[in-house]
Amino acid sequence: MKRSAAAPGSGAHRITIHDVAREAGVSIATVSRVVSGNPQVNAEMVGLVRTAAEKLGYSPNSAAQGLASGQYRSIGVVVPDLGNPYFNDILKSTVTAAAAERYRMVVSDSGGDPEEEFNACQQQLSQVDGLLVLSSRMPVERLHALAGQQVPVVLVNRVELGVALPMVAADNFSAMLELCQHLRDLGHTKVAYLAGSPLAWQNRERWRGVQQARIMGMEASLIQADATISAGYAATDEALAAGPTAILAYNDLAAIGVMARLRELGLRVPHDISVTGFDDIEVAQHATPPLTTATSPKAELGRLAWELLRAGLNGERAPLPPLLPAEVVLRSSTGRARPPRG
Amino acid sequence: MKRSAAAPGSGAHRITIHDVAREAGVSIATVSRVVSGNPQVNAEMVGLVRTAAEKLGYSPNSAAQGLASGQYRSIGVVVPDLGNPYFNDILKSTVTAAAAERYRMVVSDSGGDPEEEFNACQQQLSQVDGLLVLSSRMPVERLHALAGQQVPVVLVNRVELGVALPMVAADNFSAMLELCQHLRDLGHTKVAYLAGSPLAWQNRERWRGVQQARIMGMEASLIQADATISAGYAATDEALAAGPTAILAYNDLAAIGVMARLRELGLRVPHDISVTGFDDIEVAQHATPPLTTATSPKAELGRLAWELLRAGLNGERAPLPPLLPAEVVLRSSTGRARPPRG
DNA sequence: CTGTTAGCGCTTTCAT
DNA sequence: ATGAAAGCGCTAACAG
Repeated sequence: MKRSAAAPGSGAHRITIHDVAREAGVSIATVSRVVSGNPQVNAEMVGLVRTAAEKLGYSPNSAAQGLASGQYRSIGVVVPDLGNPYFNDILKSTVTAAAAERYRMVVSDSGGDPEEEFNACQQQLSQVDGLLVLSSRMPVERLHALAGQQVPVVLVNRVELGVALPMVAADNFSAMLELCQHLRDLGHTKVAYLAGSPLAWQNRERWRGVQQARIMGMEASLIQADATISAGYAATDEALAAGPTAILAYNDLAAIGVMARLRELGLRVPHDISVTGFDDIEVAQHATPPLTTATSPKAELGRLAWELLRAGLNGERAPLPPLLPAEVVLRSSTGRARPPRG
Repeated sequence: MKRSAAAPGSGAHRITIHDVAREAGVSIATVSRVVSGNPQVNAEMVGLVRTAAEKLGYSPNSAAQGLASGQYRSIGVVVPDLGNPYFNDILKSTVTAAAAERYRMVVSDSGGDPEEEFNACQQQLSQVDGLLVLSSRMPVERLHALAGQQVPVVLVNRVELGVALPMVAADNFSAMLELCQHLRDLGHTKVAYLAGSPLAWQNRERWRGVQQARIMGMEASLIQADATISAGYAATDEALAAGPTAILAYNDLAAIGVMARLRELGLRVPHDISVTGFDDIEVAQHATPPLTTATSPKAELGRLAWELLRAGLNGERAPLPPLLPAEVVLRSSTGRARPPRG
C-alpha cells in the first residue's frame, strides 16, 4: 500500500524512528525509550540518540504513538459558538491547563445545534482521550449515550441529575435571583427577561431565577432572544412592548445589543430603563453604561473542568464539585425604577 | 505490549473494524470500504455492514486511519492569544471551513511568545496535515525552517518577502495611513501611536502607516503598549504626556482601554481627544463612543487561509493572493482637533 | 466485487 | 541495559 511519500509534491520522506536508530547505531526500541524519557538507558546511548535525532530533525509521529500506546494525549472540546468571548475565556483556560501537561486540544464549533453537537462529540470520541462539552444543548438521552462511552466526558455549564457524567457549572439560578433582588430593591416590579436558547441549561436556570423573584413581588415576561449582540438588539422592541422598567438579558452580549437599541430609541440607561447582563465578559465593564452583571468564574470553570477530565483520564472518579458561586457585579446600567409613564 | 483494555477503570474494549467484520460476516477490507464510502461495494453488503456498525456503535479510530493512509485530516492552528476576539473570529471562520471538509482543528495558544510559538508549531507539525499560523511573531529564520518542512504551512497576518510560505494578510499600512489622513483632515497634527508587539508584522505595518503620515504634516510619537484592553488603559497616561490631540491604538481592544482611562481622567472623546482602533471587532461599534477603526476582513482572511492550506494539502501551489483591502470605518471616536490648551 | 495481506510509526513485553 | 518482535486499528495494493 505504498503511500505517496509524504505531502504530495515534495519528495522527502518523513523521517522516522528507524532513521534515527540507524543513524545512532541502536535499535528502535532504544530510540523509543530515550524519546519517551525512560530512565533506564545508558547515558552514552542517550547522547547518541539525542544527537542523531537532532541532526535528522526527528519528531515522533503522534498518531503512531497514540495507536501503539492507547493514549492520544489529546482532548476534545465542543462549544456552541467560537465567536462568543465567554467561551473563549473558558477555552483559553483549559487549553493552557492541558498544554501544561502536554495534552493538545481539538476544538469543534457546534453552532448551537443539538444534533450537530452530538455529531461533533461522536467524531471527537474516536480520536481523543477525553472530551469537554461546553454549555451542551443536546437532549438528555444523548448525554446518557456519552456517559456510556469509555472515554471520559465532562460537562461544563450544564447540570443534569441522573446523568452519570462529571459536571461543573456556576450557580446561575442564585446569581440571577440576586440580580433580581437588586432590581427589586431599586423599585422594579415589572421586568422583561430576554432569553437565550431554551435548550441551554444556563438559560433555564437563569429564567428559573427570574421566576423565583415573583415571591418578592417582581413580575417578569419572557421574550425569546439569543446569546448574541444582534439577538439582543433585535428583541428589544418586543421586550419594551411589555412595559418593563428593566430588561434582564440572557448574557452580556445580548445586553450590549439591548443598550444599543435603547440608545437608538432615545431611552437612557439606567434613567429610563435598567439593563443587566450575565457572565461579566471583559467588555461588560466598558459598555455604556458599564453593565451590571453576574460573574461566572470562567477561569475557575475551565481549570476545574480540566481537573475533572484529568481525573477521568486516570480512571479516578473525582468528587463532583458543588456549583461554583456566581457573584453579582453592580455597575451603572441599573438604577431606580422610573415610575410608569403617563 | 498488551494495553490496559480501554480507559482505565472501564472494562469494555473499544470496538474495532474486526468486530464489525465478524458481526457482518465479511472481511475487514469490506468494512473499511463501506465506512470510507467506497462506491464499488455490493448494496447488500453495505446494508450488512451498516447494520453491524450501528448495532455495535462502531466508530473508526482516526489515528489508525491516519497512520495507514498518511492523511490525518486534521490541521493545526497556532494563535498568540485565544482570548482576543479578533483571533476568535478568524478561528471560527477557519474551523467552519475546515469542518465542512471533515478536517478537524488542533489549536494552541502561544501566549505571544516567539519561542513558545515555534515550539507549538513543531509539536503540531508531527500530527497534522497542515498548519495555520496566525499573526506569527517568530524570527524569520524560524519561518524558513517551517518552509522547509513537508507539511504545508500558511501564514496569516504576516508577510515576509523571501520566505517560501503562502501568506494572507490585510493591507494594514494603507488602512492606517487612511486613518491618519482622516485625522489630518480633522486638523490633527500631533498624535500618539500606542504600539502592539514589536514582533508583530501588523504592528510594524501600522506604525509604518503612521510614520508615512508625516508627509502630510502629522507628527507621531510611539508609546509601547499591547493588544489588550488593560495595556491600552495602562499606556494612556504616557501617551497623553506627549500632548497629542489624537491617540491611535494598535487595535480596538487597546482603544477601549484608552477610552476607559480617558473617561476616568475626565477627558471627553472626541471633544478633548480623538481615539482610533483597528480590526473592527464586533464590540467596537458598541464602545463609548463607537470607535473609528479599520476593518481587517476577518472572515475573508480565514476563508482564504483555509483555501491556501487546502491547495498546499493537494500539493498545488496556489497563487499568492494580494494584500486584502482593509477599510476605514468612521464612527464617533474621532472629531476635530481641539486647539492646544493654554 | 471481495478477501488476503503487508505495512503506517511507534510502544512494550519478552528474552538476552 | 538493550534488542527482537508482536501488535495498535486501519488502508490499499494485489489477487482472485
